Amino acid sequence: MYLEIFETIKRALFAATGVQNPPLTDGGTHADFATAIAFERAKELRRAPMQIAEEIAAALAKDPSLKGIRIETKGPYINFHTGSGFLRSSLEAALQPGYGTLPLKTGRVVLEHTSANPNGPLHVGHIRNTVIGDTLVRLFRKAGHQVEVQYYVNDMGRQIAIVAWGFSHLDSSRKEGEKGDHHVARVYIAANRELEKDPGIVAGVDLLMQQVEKGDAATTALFRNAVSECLEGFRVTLSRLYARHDRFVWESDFIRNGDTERLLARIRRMDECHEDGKLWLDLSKEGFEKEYVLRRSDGTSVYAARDLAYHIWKGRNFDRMIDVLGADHKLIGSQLIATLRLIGEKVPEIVHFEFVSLPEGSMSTRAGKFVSADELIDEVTRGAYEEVDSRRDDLDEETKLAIARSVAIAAIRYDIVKISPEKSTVFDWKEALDFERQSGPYIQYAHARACSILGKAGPFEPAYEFAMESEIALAKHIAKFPYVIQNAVRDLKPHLIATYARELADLFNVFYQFEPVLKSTGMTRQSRLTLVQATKNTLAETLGTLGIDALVTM
RNA sequence: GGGCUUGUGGCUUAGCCAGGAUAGAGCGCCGGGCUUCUAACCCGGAUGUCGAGGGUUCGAAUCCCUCCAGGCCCGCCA
Repeated sequence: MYLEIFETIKRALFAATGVQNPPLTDGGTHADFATAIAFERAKELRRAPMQIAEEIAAALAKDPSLKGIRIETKGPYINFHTGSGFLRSSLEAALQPGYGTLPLKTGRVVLEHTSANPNGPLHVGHIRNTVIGDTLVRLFRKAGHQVEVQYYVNDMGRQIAIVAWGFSHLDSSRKEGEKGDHHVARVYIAANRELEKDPGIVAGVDLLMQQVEKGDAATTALFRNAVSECLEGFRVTLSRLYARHDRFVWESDFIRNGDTERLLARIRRMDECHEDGKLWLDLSKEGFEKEYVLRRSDGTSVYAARDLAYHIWKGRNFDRMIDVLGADHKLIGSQLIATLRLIGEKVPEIVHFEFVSLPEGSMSTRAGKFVSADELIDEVTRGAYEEVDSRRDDLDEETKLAIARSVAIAAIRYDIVKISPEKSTVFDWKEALDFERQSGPYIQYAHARACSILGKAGPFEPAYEFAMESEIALAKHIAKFPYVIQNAVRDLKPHLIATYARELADLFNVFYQFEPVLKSTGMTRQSRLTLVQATKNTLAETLGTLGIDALVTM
């Protein structure tokens, strides 16, 4: 209903003023919707905005499509107030399962996220990528898009060659109970120490890279085994975070299937292409001063070439490509896009996020300086368990542990997604272990409270009579949910849904505090139960898009 | 040195792209609220030169310019 009314008012404003895409905002405390369009018209008409607002309002009042909407002017502003019918139909929609799901879209979307190098476990920086990416996936699906989620496995870079070297030259046995990704990190860190001591080892690493590019069977198997072991660990961590990939795409496949070679052949025909041992593109006309190298003088391809081949493949199989990448990929991301444009291929939409660092400085897998996602999940789960244990002695161990696990993931995912991606952050244990307001558990708690009321209420007939301020504010916010989904997907901004969820929980808690539900009677009781049911449903749908369990009790 | 990006109360942060009605929150601080639907909660209070300075505009946290500070990038690494 919110979406429909919003569009209806916009159309009416266009009809009344001739302004394309007229400004229309949420009315905040003043109204349901508001516009400052009179200011804009004042310039052109050279008359007082207040007077113009009056005239526009008068024209709108005659518009039959705005029937039931009260229009008032407040100085130069025009305010719109929706009637009780609006809240009723919004809540009716909110009672339905799957509330907020938008109509099915045509076209297929491929979304790539995480894609960390398989040389050690995912750490607190990588999972910013995971959480942003996975939340986007959920939002896109909620908005009616068909999405395939991909993980691009970097299985032939220098870092993997170093891992492979370590596996074949150092003591690399796996410890009892050690996760594959942690094992690989241990070998990688040890190999790097050797490299520092003896730079001569670089030649051995280079040789491995050349052999793998040529398709040497033994070297390929060596790489593949190490990468597989690491991925096995990634899958466990990703699934603990409720992030699922539909497909793991191996970078080396684009060498093996000839795509990279075919791409380089196309590149060679371009005016911007230069070959002087190495093969590179001159993108200076596109604003890039550095040489964009695609093949080394020893004949091996570089990451950029394989990434181009990967994107060409994605572009031919999907209608939209979305990549979630760290801020360190900004330059190469725009070089990739510029090159794809030059050769007439589809380009990706890239969502960049800034870095997560530790209080003592930036993270480094090579130096072993990182907080792993596994460690974070374990620690936060422990904290959550203490919290559950201290307040629920009526529950058995298994249930308490299950709640703690859900609460921990909620805390972690929400902490990450609530921050705008363009902000660099410093990881903080104290914040990670905070389960109070503006946290995932806070939103889960509101949901559990709603469930508790509904469980005690028994069956009831829906009703829609709201008189109290907290009831109306809550109902209006519920009505906005589809609008928020639409905007979050349009702007590729998952944190919008995080903010929405928190506001919804805030409003519900205020309502909960002031308006008794079970103790009220008659129509008031029915209406409040309806509101609780709609809130519960909307919270559950919202939590679903955030990848957080909607707990029934906690 | 060049490019990208961030700078909002003690701390964390929303709002900025699409300029408008008193700049929203949380933590921390001070003061209240559990024989009442789960207090992982709620209410009240103090705290802001929206990094600094110019400009555009009837109007700037929001747009433009300069400067300062932090982050990231500038490899025949990925």
